[in-house]
Parts: sequence; structure tokens; C-alpha cells
Amino acid sequence: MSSSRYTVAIHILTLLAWMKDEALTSEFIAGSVNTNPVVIRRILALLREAKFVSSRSGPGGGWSLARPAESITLRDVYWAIEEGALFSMHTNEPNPKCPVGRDIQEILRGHFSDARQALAQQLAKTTISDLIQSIDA
Amino acid sequence: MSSSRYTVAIHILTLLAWMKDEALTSEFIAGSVNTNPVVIRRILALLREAKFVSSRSGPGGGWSLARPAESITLRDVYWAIEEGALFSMHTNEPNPKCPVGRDIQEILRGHFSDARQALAQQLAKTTISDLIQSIDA
DNA sequence: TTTTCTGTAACTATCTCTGTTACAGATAGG
DNA sequence: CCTATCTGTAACAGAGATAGTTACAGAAAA
Repeated sequence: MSSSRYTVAIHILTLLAWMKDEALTSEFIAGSVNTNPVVIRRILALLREAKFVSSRSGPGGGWSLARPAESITLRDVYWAIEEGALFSMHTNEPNPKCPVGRDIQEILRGHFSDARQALAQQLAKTTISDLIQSIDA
Repeated sequence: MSSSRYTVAIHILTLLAWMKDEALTSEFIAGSVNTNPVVIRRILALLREAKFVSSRSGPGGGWSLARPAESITLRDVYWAIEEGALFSMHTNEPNPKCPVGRDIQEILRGHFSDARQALAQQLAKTTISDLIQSIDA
């Protein structure tokens, strides 16, 4: 994963959980992440699709958590942000006349799926609430 | 991981193991992977640094496995090919004046490390030799 | 000494990602 | 009803990664 979107998404959710009493504007969040508000809004749009956050326009508006921080795991965030597969296949189709080329993709799909599963299981052990605890300490 | 290098590296090693009696040229391998020989040589250079393969110039030359296929796991290949971290941190440093911004990176580093570990452990369960078995079947 | 390989530099096209500007639409509060 | 404050999104630019390609020096076998 070459993008920082996942890390920023976790940052945003942690911040919303940390200040859960008030709605935060994308500009305020951008101040903590240290980037442009539009970058934040783009990621928030993904998090809203996953029903993790909700937004309100106008003065006093902004973003807030739509679910308790205890119920959001790092795995959930990962799935909300990263659509693609963990590993990429060949850019061109391998040679079907070669026994290895013919079968390698189908074989790897299974192993890659298992690897992704193991990764997800580990990520599921941590919630946004857990991250808040670490900051409190 | 957005590149196909890892997948191609596994493909190459499987092919070398499959035809372990003869040295294979980068052009032959490129024919199975369906790409340019130089692309193959670049990946083979990484695999040679990891001592998985060796090369010989001149007529009858080419590439061969330098270690038994049973001893090379998908984790080993992953480490040989992908240097960077699994997840990327913020592109700009988060705001140190924000409690969340101040601590988030250090906290995530631990969790990301655990996730990478879980991924590696799963990948370590499969060897190049195992892949050959799947092709035989 | 000719042919067949590796090793590597250099260049290009294509993508992705981040950052940015701009502006339409929603909404609260006077 | 107006105005200030936000969201929502399109559009574009610059940077970096990636894959593919040509070119050529060097090694080695016959």
C-alpha cells in the first residue's frame, strides 16, 4: 500500500473520537493532519460510505462519529479505504502455453487471499477506542 | 503493494524450480511471464542479492536456482522484493501541538508492525516447492 | 573470433497520489 | 431573506513509481 490514506483515515477517526462532543470541520482536522482540507474531505467521503461518520453543512456543522469508537476496528477502516487486492497480479496475462504461466495466477490467488485474511485478523484486534487509550496514557 | 514485482518474482522462481535441470535465459522466462527480458533481469537482480538464484553469461548460460525450492518461502521472496513498509505514514508530519497528531504515528507503528508480522507468518507457510505441487496436480 | 548471454544505463508513457483552486449547494442565525 | 460558514466535488498540476523499450559494454563458450 503506497498511499497514506489508510493512516490518515485512522488519524481522522481517532481525532473525532477524541473530541466526540463537538462536530469538527475539515479545516480543523486538516490542521491536525497537516494537509489540505479537501484531502481530508475525500477520505471522509469514504468513511461516510462505510457509515463510520456523518456530516452536516453550514455554520456549526462538520463531522462526527456515527458509531462508537469501540465498534470500529483497524480492519474495518482498512476495508473502507483500500478497495484493491493486497498483492497485484501480472500486468500482462502470462503465457497460457507454459504450465507455470497457465496456473500461477489461480494458485497465487488462494495464497494471497490467505495472507490478506491473516493481516485482517490481526488488524481486527485493535479498535479506535484502543488508540485513544494509548494517547491517554 | 501496487507493483506486480512480487508476483512476477514468485513466477520466476517457480519456473526455475519447475525446469531445474537447465539454466533459463531471461528471454525464455520473459516468454512465460509475457513481458520484456530486461524487466525479468531487474527482478532477477534482486533475487540474486538474496542468494536465491545465480547467473552465468555466454552461450548455454542463464539463470538457475541457488537454493532448493523447499527452502524458499513466499515470506522470503516478499522480503527480497519489497523493501518498504506495508503501510505508509503521513506525507507531512502531523501537528505536534495536537495530542492525537503528536502520538498517532508512534502508536500506529506498533500496530502496523504486528500486522506485518501476521502477514509474514502466513506467507512463511508456503514454499516455492508447494507451488510446484499445485501445478503437478 | 563469433555468437550468445548477462548487466545496466537511459528514456518514455502511463498511473497514482497529494495538494490546490474554484465554485455550487446546504444550513444556521441575524 | 441575507450572509457567513460549511460540505461536496470537479478540475488541474507536480511528483514519484512502474513497466516497457532500446542500446550497448562485458563475459564466456565453441
